This record gives sequence, C-alpha cells and structure tokens, in this order.
Amino acid sequence: MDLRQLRYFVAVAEELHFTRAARRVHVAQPTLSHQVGLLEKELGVTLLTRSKRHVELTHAGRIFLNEAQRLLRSADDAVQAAQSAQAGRLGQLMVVCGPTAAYVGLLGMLELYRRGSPQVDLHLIESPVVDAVVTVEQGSADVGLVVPYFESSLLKRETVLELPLLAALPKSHPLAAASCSDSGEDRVSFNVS
Amino acid sequence: MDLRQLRYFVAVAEELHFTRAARRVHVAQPTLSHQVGLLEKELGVTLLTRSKRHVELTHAGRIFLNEAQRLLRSADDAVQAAQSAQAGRLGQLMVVCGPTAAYVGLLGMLELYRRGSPQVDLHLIESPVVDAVVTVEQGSADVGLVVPYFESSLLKRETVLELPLLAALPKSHPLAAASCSDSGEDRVSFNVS
DNA sequence: GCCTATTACGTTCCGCGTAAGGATG
DNA sequence: CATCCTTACGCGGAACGTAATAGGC
Repeated sequence: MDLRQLRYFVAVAEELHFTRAARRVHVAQPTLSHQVGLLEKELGVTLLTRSKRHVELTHAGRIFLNEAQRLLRSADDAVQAAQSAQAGRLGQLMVVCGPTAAYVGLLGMLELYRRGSPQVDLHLIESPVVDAVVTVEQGSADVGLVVPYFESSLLKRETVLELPLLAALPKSHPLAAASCSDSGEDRVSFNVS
Repeated sequence: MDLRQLRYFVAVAEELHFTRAARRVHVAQPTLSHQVGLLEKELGVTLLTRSKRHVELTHAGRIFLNEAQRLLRSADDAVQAAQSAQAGRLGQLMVVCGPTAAYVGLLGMLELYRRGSPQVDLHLIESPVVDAVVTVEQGSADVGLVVPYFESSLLKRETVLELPLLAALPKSHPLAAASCSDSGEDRVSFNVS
C-alpha cells in the first residue's frame, strides 16, 4: 500500500468519477483505474462498484475513505511537525483563557512568554469558563487559564496566581460592621489536559 | 513521501543502526541510506546525525519518529477496518460496565445482542464507575453501562433501565415505622461519548 | 453516437542490490 | 584492521501514458 494510491482512491471516492479525479491528481485516467484496482486487490476489498457508467462507494469503501483521509492528513501533519521542529519550533501551544484571567492581565504575561520563547507558536482564545474547560478536555486547546469553578477528572489543576476577592458595600449596610476578614478568595488556575 | 520510506526510517530510528535496520526490513543496507536520505531531502529536515560511526536522532527526528509510528499503525488499522467492513463487520463496540450493571444482569443482555448482531465485534470490560467514565471519555471504550453518579460534559446520558433501591432494616429500627415510599431510586444509564 | 471505465502495450523512471570509497574506534 | 555509512552503477520491476476495447445513456 502506498500513500499515492490512497490519494488516488480518495480523489475517485470524493469525485465518484474517474475522469474528473484523474484531472484532480494530474494523472491519466487509465492510471487511476489501474492503481485503484491494485489497491483493492492488495486489500482484498471491493471499495467501489463500477457500473460502466456510474461509480459508487461500497460500505467498506466508505469506511476506508474515512481512514484514508485521516491518514493523509496525519501524513501532512507529520511533515509539518518535523519541519517546525527543524526550524526550532517546539510545538504550538493553544491557550484558552477565561474572562477573569483575561481581566487580571494574564494576557500580558502570555505576550511576555511569546517574546521569550519564539520557538513556540502561541495561540490564544478567550471564552467562558465552562467552554474553556470543554475545549481543553477535547484537546482543542492545550492549557486553560480559568478560575477553578469546574470539575473534571481528565484535567490537572495548578495554581499560578492567587488574587483577593473584594466586596464593596455601603458603610450603612448591616454587614459592613464586621471587619473584612475575607475568607472568599478567588484564584486563577492553570489546567493541563 | 512513501509508507515504505517511513517504515525504513522507523527501523533505523529504533535500531539507531543502519545494518541491523536493514536486516529487520529485509533490504540491503545501502538502500536504507539512500531512501532515508531521500526522505530527509524531500522533507528538508535532518532526521539523523551520522557521525560515521554512530547514528543519533535529531530533535526533529524524534518528533517525526512519533508521527511516523502513529501513521504506520493507522495504516494497518485502515486496512483492518476495510477488511472487517467487507466481511460484514459493522465495527467493534467496546463496552465498559460498572459493578451494579454487571450484577443486575446486563451482561446477559449483551450476550443476547452479540448473538443477534454477529457483525459487530463486542468487547466487554468491567470496572469501577469512575474508571469506566474516564475510559469512555478517553475513547478507549465506546459505551459505558453505569449508575449515573458521575459528571461529564463530554458524555451523553441515556437511561436504559430503572431499578428500585431497597433498604433492609430490622422492624425494631425507629425508621422502620415509616412505610416505604422510597424516593431513592437507582438507575442504570447508557452513556455514549 | 458520446461518454466512461477497462485492458493492452511500450516507455520511462525509480528502487534495489552489488561493488567501491571513506571515516572512525 | 574491522566496522559502518555513503556513493556509484547496472538491472529489474512498476507506474505512467497512449491506444484500443467494451458497455450505458
């Protein structure tokens, strides 16, 4: 099996038309017939039903199409990763940030980090805490900076900053009598998936 | 780029020795030098440092090795999937089952399902509820059968069976006086990732 | 009759092995 | 000097393109 054959098959499967697919991959049309045929022979699986006029995907063909597409994307990712690594890039870091963290000035910290470590591609999104947690859980982001109002068995929590939570109220308010021994303390946490 | 070249590179990278790698992939040793060289040229990345005597992986090489290994596994999986689909297999279903579900007799239900749908490869693990949830979240299992004492924004819950939770206590017990209008009701849920 | 896919055949390119070269411990 | 990687060269096979064949609309 060969990545080239996979590209050919994907083209045919997506176009459902050998001639168009041939144009798309810049190859003569009989070549496609031949190569896709070889692929099917090697797998021992009929991927397409050719009815002399129409091309259709078999069930196995649809399954294999998905896998093949994933595979080709992974291949591209692999060369990207290698080239980035060669260029000194250690990887990319997708950070998702809750509103509190954004307000408190952590964005400035990230900007400093970016300048200090240009070999890391740093991306930042800002979103509500709940969405942020889900984003990290799903792997769409690498770290989240949020206040720790969440539960997740998948994520690790680490405190990077503690900041006081202040209550402002009129002196005439009944509760204002008690001096402020604020037990409620807001913390910003650093979560790694 | 070619899957064969990836196999060659992986062999060299794992052995850190062209001659041994050549034996492993059943090819002459100069062929490996040539092909790995071609791969590096195509990527524009130096994957290995050859010091005439020792072979080492560069940083980019380590990155690419991981990707390549993953890619080769995916390739194998793809043909497996296609062949299984051809054979009428719709896929495999990994079920993880909490202790309550196991006790209640859902395993028998699964056995019935297996006989009714032989085109699905059914696998079953039994584990504590918390582990089961994590297993499904991580994608290692497809569905979990557990009592719904968990939180997860990633999983969908669906009730497949409700069963009463009984309290047994001596008649002399003070609480025994109240007649059993049991509000605590145990349910077994069906969770899809 | 036109469009589309397969089969046949010749050419070209590429991957492989053998042989030779160079470097290191 | 032995080991190990690289470069050089010739061969065989495979992929590609052109041409011819067959089958639907």
